[in-house]
Amino acid sequence: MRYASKMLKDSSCGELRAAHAGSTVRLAGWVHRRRDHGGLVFIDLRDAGGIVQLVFSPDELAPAVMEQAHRLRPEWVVAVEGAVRERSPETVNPNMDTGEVEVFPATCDVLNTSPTPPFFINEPSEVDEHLRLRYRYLDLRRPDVAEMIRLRHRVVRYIRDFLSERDFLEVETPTLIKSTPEGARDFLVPSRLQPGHFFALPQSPQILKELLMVAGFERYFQIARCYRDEDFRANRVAEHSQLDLEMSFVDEEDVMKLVEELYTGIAREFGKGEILRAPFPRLDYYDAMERYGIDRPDLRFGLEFVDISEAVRGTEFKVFAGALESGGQVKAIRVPGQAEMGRRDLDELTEIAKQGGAKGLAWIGVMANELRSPIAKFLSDGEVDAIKSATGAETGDLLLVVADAPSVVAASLHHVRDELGDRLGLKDPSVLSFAWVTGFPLLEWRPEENRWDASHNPFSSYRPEDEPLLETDPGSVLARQYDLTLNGSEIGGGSVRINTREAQEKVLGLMGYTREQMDERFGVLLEALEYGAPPMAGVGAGIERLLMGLTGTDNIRDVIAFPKTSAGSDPLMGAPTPVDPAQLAELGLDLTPKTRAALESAAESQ
RNA sequence: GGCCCCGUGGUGUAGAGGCCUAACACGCCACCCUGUCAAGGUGGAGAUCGGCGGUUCGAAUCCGCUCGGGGUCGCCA
Repeated sequence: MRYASKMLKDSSCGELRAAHAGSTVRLAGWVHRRRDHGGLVFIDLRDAGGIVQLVFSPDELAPAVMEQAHRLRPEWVVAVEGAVRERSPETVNPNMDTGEVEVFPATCDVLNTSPTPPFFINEPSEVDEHLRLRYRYLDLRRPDVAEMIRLRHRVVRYIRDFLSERDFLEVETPTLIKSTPEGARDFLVPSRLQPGHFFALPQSPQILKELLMVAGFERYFQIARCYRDEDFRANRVAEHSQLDLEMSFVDEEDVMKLVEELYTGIAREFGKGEILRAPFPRLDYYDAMERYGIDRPDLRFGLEFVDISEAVRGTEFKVFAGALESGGQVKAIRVPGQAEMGRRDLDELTEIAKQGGAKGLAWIGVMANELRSPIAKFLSDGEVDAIKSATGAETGDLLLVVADAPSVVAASLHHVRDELGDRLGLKDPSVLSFAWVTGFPLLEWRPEENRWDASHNPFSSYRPEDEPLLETDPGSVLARQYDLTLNGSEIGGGSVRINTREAQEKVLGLMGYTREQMDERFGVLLEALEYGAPPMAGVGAGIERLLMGLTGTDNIRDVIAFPKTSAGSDPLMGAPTPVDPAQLAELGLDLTPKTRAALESAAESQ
């Protein structure tokens, strides 16, 4: 680390090594830990660069300085000047990067003090997440927490360098844009200059980046903040950053090749794990749904689904027969060696299956001479043999079976498979399993709204050979869409875009938009497509989810410096808050009586 | 909006109707201590158990509501 000459420090704590022995350094940082022996005082001094041990010795120091040393407490800010000395062999600490040396301060200035922090900064410990967020500035002092934020910087810098070297132009797009009531709920920002009118925060810069392609930049990227006013999950927050990227005169292969090269590079440079397969495997959407019940399967382990509908067709067992009669299916997961799984575990797996909509989870333990299963008595020998041969089940294996409509079977068995991956320790944290998923349908039917909707985004193009199907069978049209997944998480997605007004209007028309609605919501894009819009394709890829994969955390807040809670509040700054009525008046806004009453009763109960 | 889980000194936990005048570890404070690095030793302070209401002779413990947090379904083009 380099420091300006006037600074209180000329070295970083973490950089000192045996080679520095004999030199005099000025250090400044936080008291990480103290070990006061009454005579000798050891202080671990921490700064952004690491930790080094200071030794205050009464043999060498004036009593006033020793007194100062005894007073030091954790998280006090101090500046010292002293000699770096090599430690004697028996006192070397191999657990510290700087363990070969120690610094003997001649002076010690207390720059600031600190109360006892609300949680341990100097040792890793589980702390209530709300408390951590409330004191995030202290939480971020913890070296392991800080490391996530440092890694984030390095990854983003890698992305910027990689793309800049390949002639991509970084362009910032507005954060106050037009609201389009499509997809996720918008965050709205009222306009003071035009009361009653609202901006929206962008869910992604999708339309703007297409306009940049029409503008002729050919290669654009941005680390773009995206906002969606929806409920959160372990890997979903209100505002997230995405690598937004768009290219002209390319097709899906060009974009996938570029992204794959970028992500391979990032994984090799920063990932804790090995890339499972490179080049990244490609899965067909329908195939993935058949085998894993999800369009982003975790490929670190097998446990694929087997369709045993034919094996049990005509069965007496009412649950299976009923599902098949109503057009459903019966699918199984074969779990090797788990035939004797405990009843409690099986019950818990059943509950998990129910979360996916299944009414239950049938289980069959294949024992040497019999079946261990509550449904064994309903199955004929022939059916059992057929199930065994379809699944390849051998003695000692467990079969978990769901019978229902295909969408329910997929969702339920996916949950079961995912849980098995956790419980059986099949999700190797040292493996990064990237995969592309392609072959998505362009449209999906929304029965409750009686219309087609874009399965990804309304600007995705479709396979040219499917064009006639738009008229006859829109549901079977395949999109030129590609998703990137990592260890069971969708970390990016993109498509070849529609680049003619005619095609865009046709697709929007299928989605139920009238000409007026199209013009009102997408008029600018439609117009721009008329003016020589080039062929274009791109991706949006979540930065947080990538970092989660690289670090192995399952909490998205770990990779965000100042995250919000899952309820969308900010315990640090205390946002959101009510605002002064005068502010609302200026914006032409008023609260509903119901909202106002709720605010008042909340204020009273304070 | 539905469902599940959590909320006890500064932190992390124990506690399952009376044994709780709330325990343990770490931290904190004081004293002792010259080579530790999770320093050690001795002593001490510190929580009415998220909040409100109820059941009960009696509630940290049971019930209801509520607040906050975590997860999940819906939602997230």
